[in-house]
Parts: sequence; structure tokens; C-alpha cells
Amino acid sequence: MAQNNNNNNVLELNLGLGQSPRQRSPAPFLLKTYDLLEEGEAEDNTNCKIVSWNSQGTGFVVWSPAEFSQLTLPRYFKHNNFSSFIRQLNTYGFKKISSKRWEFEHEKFQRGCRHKLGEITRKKCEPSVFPAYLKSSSEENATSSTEENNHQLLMEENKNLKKERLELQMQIDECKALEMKLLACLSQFMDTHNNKVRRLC
Amino acid sequence: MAQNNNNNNVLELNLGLGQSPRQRSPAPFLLKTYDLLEEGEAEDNTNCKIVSWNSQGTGFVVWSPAEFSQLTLPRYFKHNNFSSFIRQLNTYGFKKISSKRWEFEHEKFQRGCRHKLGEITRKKCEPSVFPAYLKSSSEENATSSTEENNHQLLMEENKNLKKERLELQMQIDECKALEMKLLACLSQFMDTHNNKVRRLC
DNA sequence: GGGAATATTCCC
DNA sequence: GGGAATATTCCC
Repeated sequence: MAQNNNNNNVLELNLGLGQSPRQRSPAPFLLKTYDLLEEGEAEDNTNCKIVSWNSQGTGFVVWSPAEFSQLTLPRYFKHNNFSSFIRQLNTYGFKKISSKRWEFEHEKFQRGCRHKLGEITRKKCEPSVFPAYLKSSSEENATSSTEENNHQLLMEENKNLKKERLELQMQIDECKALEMKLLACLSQFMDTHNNKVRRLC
Repeated sequence: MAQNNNNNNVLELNLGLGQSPRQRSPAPFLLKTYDLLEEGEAEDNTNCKIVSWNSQGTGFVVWSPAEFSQLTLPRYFKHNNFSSFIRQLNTYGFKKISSKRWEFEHEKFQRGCRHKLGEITRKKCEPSVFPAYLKSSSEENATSSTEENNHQLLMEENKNLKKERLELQMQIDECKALEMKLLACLSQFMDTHNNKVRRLC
């Protein structure tokens, strides 16, 4: 798995396909959290850090949640609640990797890789296109499910389905474009390779 | 407690929504906006108000949006943007009732009626409440001749959309698989190529 | 004005 | 941790 990733990275560099994993502008939350770590790093770190990258730079540690909440958070966010910060981490797929301290990791959130933040996406709730209120109480629906209600609900579901279709189609377009680039690259590479071998023989 | 909830639901269903004012705890936004007006009223200076109830107490006026944004808003909310405040007013159904000044009204938001704030709801309906368009359609029971036909068409479209979605998803899976193969092929080819060149040299 | 994305809060 | 309501932002 790790090997796969490595290969991909090498190829991406060679191909100039840096944007292949959907690069969007990173969420404000991710930028702020990254910057907050860089700033912490730059500080005259004597012996009592509040928050910092872990030793490998593959994640970060909140050493002092209390100070972090009171001093750090309000300088970057509109609150000073540690739990709200954690909630956001979970939303973006970070994992708590230690039971003994507040250490978090995300594959795409690493020291020196601010440019990868755009690849991190919010966790989405289930792609169900069915309106939420239908899932709630079946009793109410039973007593009031008239033809008109069904009609409206159907229309809403259809609208959602169409939106979803558009998104899927865009995903396919992206895939196809990447495919073309890969094929072009492969054929160019074969040419180069053949020429080289010919020259050497 | 559970019994109370049940009763409320039954009553709402029987009476048709909107008849019996259901008292919930008011949204924080409403309480803060109300309190901010009361506080403004209590303040000493009478000649240069920032914000206040209108003369009848049926609404309120932001006399100085700039000062309001910079001084008042951050004391009650997590921002100092006038437009965010307006966005909230709209969300809760307030109406701008003057083109010449920032004056807003809401039927249930009146001076001396802090207890009525619980009757104000956000425009977006909650799961337990039926959407606005369903309420209106039950009152206007005039059209249902062509509805049936329409309904069938909608169901058909819905079925087709779901089928299409499945197909698109399969296409995406195929694309992804091909992508992996191409990448694997490319990387293997690079290895082979390098070995060949090395041998030949 | 309002739809929709993101942020913050609340609650299980 | 995460679902869901509310708040804030961004954009049309």
C-alpha cells in the first residue's frame, strides 16, 4: 500500500500530473491548523510547547489542551473550545493515534506539505438523495402520506438525483482526462526508451 | 415528557400546521437580537442611537450599521459582519420594511414579547415538520386532474435516474481500475527500461 | 434574498 | 466519533 503510494508520487512528478488527486483550494480549517503548527514551531520553543508537529512530522500533538484552547484557538478560530476543534478534525478525517496524549494524524496532513491540504475533503454524510425528513418518523408519514406529498417528495428526490448525476459525470470526465495523459505519457516513454536502446545497440 | 411530545405531534397533525403556536426554546440568534435591543434601549444617550425598537415596538431599526457592526455585533455574535446579521434575519423570516433605512419586522418579534420568540422558526424546515410547500398545497385543493399522469412520469424518471446513477458509478469504478493498471504498467515499464539500459551500458 | 459550503455547537 | 441543528461565510 505504501509502495503504491510511492509509485504514484514518482509518476505524478514525472508526468507533471500534480493535480491528479483533485486539488481544490484547501478548507480554511486545514490552512489555519497547518499555519498554527508552523507558527508554534517558529516560536522560541524553550521547554513547554503548547502544540507542535510530532517528531516525524506525520502528525501533530496538542501538548497542553488548556493553553491551546485559551491562547491558540481564538487567534485562528471563532471560538476557544477544544471539543469544537476536535469535531473539525474528525470531520476532515483525522485520527487520534495515541490514547495517552492528544496526537492526531491525517495521511495528507504532514509537515512541509502545505500543498497537499487541497486533497483533504470533508467527510460527507451518506450520498442518499432521499430527503432527510423521510427517514425520521414513519408514523407521521403514514397518517399524512397523500398523493400530493409523495409527488413533492418524488420531485425533490429527482432533483437530487439529477444533481448527483452531474457530479458523477464530472468525476468521469476527470478520470478520462487523466487516462489520456497517462496513455500519452506511456507512449512517449516507449518511444524514448526504444531510441535509447537502439542507440546503445 | 414523551407524552407531551406525542400530544404535540398529534395536535399539529389534526389542526394543520401553524395554527397552534408550538413553544420551543427560542433560537440563540433571536434571544441575542432581542436582548441587544433591550440593552440599547437602556443606554443613556438618547440622541445618537445605534439600534433601537421602532416607535411602535413592532420592529427595530439599525440607525448606524457601521457602529452596529463594529461595536454591537461582536458583543453578541462571533463576527462583526452586517451582512451575516442580515442573512440570519432573512433565515428567520424578518422583512425589511423600509427602503430608506435598515428597519426590520417579524410578526412574532415585538417589544415586550420576549416570550413569543419561541414561535419563530428558521425558514428551512426541520425533519419533524412538513415543508412549507406541503402546507400550502393542502389548502389549495383544486388541481389534481393532470396530477396523476404527472406522478407516473415522475416515478418513471426517478427509476431511470437511479439506474443511470448505478451505471455511472460502474463507469467510475472501471476508470479507476484502468488508472491503476496504467500506473502499474508505467512503473513496471520504467523499471524494465532502467535495467535494460544498465545492462547495455 | 437565498442556496449552499463550511464552522461551531449541542447532544447521543 | 459522529449526526444534526444553528451560525457564519461565500456567492449568485
